Amino acid sequence: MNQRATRQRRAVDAVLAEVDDFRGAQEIHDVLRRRGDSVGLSTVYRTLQALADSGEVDVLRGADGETRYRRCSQGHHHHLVCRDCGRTVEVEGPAVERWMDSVAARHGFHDVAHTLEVIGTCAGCHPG
Amino acid sequence: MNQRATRQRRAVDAVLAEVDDFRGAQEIHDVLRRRGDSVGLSTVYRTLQALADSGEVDVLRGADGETRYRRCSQGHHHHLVCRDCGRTVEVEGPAVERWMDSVAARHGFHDVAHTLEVIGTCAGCHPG
DNA sequence: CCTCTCATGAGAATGATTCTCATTCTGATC
DNA sequence: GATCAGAATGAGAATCATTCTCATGAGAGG
Ligand SMILES: [Zn+2]
Ligand SMILES: [Zn+2]
Ligand SMILES: [Zn+2]
Ligand SMILES: [Zn+2]
Repeated sequence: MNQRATRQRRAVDAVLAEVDDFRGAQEIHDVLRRRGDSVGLSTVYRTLQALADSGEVDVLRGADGETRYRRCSQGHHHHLVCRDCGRTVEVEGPAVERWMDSVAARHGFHDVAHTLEVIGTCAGCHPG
Repeated sequence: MNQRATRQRRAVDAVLAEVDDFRGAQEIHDVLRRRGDSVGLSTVYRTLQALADSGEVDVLRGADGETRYRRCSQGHHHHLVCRDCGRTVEVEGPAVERWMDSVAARHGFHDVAHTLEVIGTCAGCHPG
């Protein structure tokens, strides 16, 4: 999807490759600046969007309204996210996918898409 | 949950009672003004939030980032929404609920919540 | 009526994201 | 290596939903 390889895109890509949970644009922008590999905020946003459009990263919008991105494995899946530390687990549920499709079809809906996210407190963040 | 019954709260409530799909705060504010039963935008937001907190209305955040509200039936359910006309169907899926809980438990997550929405084009909006 | 609060609303403030546009850079070509 | 068209960048302004501020208004009980 991207046409030109620039330092900026490589830099954003690098940050995504290093972490294992969802990160926001501003957060990535900060990391880069702190690292001395500064990239304009607009560019961070643009790059992230391009990556999302091309399916290279997954997008998640948190309760705080901030959009976060994560380089995931290929293939359709959903996420189990810790509300405290952000730890993310990819999960698949073929039966659930089938259910969503069938319930949509049953009601005459076409071109169906869906969002499904599970949020909780992970074992590491759960006292006791 | 609300403490005082005011004209404004009644007005917002009335709009929600009249429609059958998700509506945004600004939209409700406009309807009220047009109707001559004007309510301050801040108050619309506040009322909607209170209704959401008390569980009287369901909340849905669209792809455009706007939060929409709908007076739904009691009990836990999810929604099948038309991306064109907004027509909304409530759906239940006990098996899906169980799956989400079990996958969370399997990964050691506690206090789990989830979001699940299905979006598509309804029969009425689908040509052919 | 009185008063004690909670509620209201106009407008300012917030905060994430997008847009503008002059400048810089990439990649292909010569 | 030198050129060039078009893509990419980024500083700052603009957007837009939502929240906040705080002076004023209005429930509810006495
Ligand atoms: Zn993913
Ligand atoms: Zn955790
Ligand atoms: Zn799915
Ligand atoms: Zn429709």
